[in-house]
Amino acid sequence: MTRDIPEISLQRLPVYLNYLKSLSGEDNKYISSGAIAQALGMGEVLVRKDLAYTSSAGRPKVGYVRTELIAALEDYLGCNQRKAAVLVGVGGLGRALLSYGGFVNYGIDIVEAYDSDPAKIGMEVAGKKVCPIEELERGVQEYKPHLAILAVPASAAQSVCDMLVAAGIKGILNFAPVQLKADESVVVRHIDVAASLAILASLL
Amino acid sequence: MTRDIPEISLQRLPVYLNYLKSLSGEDNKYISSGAIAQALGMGEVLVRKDLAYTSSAGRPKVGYVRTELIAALEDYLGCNQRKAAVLVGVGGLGRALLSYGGFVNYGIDIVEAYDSDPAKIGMEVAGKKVCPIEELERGVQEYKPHLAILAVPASAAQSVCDMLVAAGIKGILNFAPVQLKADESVVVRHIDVAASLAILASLL
DNA sequence: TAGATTGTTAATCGATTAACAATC
DNA sequence: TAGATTGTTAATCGATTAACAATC
Repeated sequence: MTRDIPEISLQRLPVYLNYLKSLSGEDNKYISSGAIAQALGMGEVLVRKDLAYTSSAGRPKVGYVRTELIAALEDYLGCNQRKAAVLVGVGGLGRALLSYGGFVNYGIDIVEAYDSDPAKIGMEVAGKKVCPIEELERGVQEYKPHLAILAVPASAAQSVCDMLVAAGIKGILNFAPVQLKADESVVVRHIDVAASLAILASLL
Repeated sequence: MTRDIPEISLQRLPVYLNYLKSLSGEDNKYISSGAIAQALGMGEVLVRKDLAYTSSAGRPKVGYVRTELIAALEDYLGCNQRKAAVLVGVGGLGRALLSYGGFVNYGIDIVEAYDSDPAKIGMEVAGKKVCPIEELERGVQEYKPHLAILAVPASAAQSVCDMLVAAGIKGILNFAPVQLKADESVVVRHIDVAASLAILASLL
């Protein structure tokens, strides 16, 4: 599926997708790379190059068929393939992510959650069970998730990461402000909300 | 404060900061760029170049004084200057962010929150008042925040963004899956959690 | 056909890495 | 001093942009 698209192009695909989906179908059967570029404040050649990776062909003079382009982007991003994910750390952020509806658009399904706090075990959040962290292995065997969301405190992040990798998880989205070490066969991405806001502030 | 550091370097500074803070003070009075690079899986020249922006000088043969480097990074990132921020959208994510303790490390203080849901008005989350969105102007005048966190549904994001800009906010961290349009004097950054996880999945 | 827009090849730009002199 | 490490200058690499031929 993923060929040799640069990661930086890959990151823009959801932006195009969101934009295209936000357009009303009536007036926008066709859309040109120039129009997309202008709306999103970027260069039109870059838009065309990015879109070319999805192998959705545009037509000279008219542009791209909006619905086809959406379908191609969704296809390329794997939105139609269901992907199981687990979540570790049912604090405020963890609960918010369990309740968040946006994952379904990308075919992602959080199947189960884990926490070390006995008070949280047995809870259900948005229909997902909160299990003791010891059951992680069992959950991975049961649901075969490749993805995990890590929403534990910084102090626990590395050890939970190790458990996830040992259990066979292949991709980790880490919200703890720690750079995780993991086998290089595992893809780890980091979202540091506080740091992002601080960077934003220093750009002002 | 912010000179001509490339934004991509700026984004790495919090990573260094987190790593340096995670080291115990005992064994690590000095640390070399090579050691940092190895720990974080990056090139050592890049580390030195990045650190040079903070104007903390290292010493040949010994490296950098860890505490000095931390101080320089914190200084460069403005962690010691208190920065007020407001939050709009007190849903699951908004509440999680209001309760999140990580902002103080960067000197960021969320002073007040806003929502359009009457049921939420008057609530307090982590000691912060939830006010009607109509009071945004008043709040900005009262607290003079430059930053805002946008945690409203996609459908409301652009109109709330317009209100924030009208009120005088200069930087917006947007969690809604929408590309916001704003005057170019306003810095807008986007965190799309679902898209991030989908990208991670397609890298596997 | 003429004109607009795509897709691609070449040029530019910026970031990373390599080489190396300075220095503690 | 010798050796390790910094900081900087030059080379490389990759991404964006510009130019343009293809085409509907």
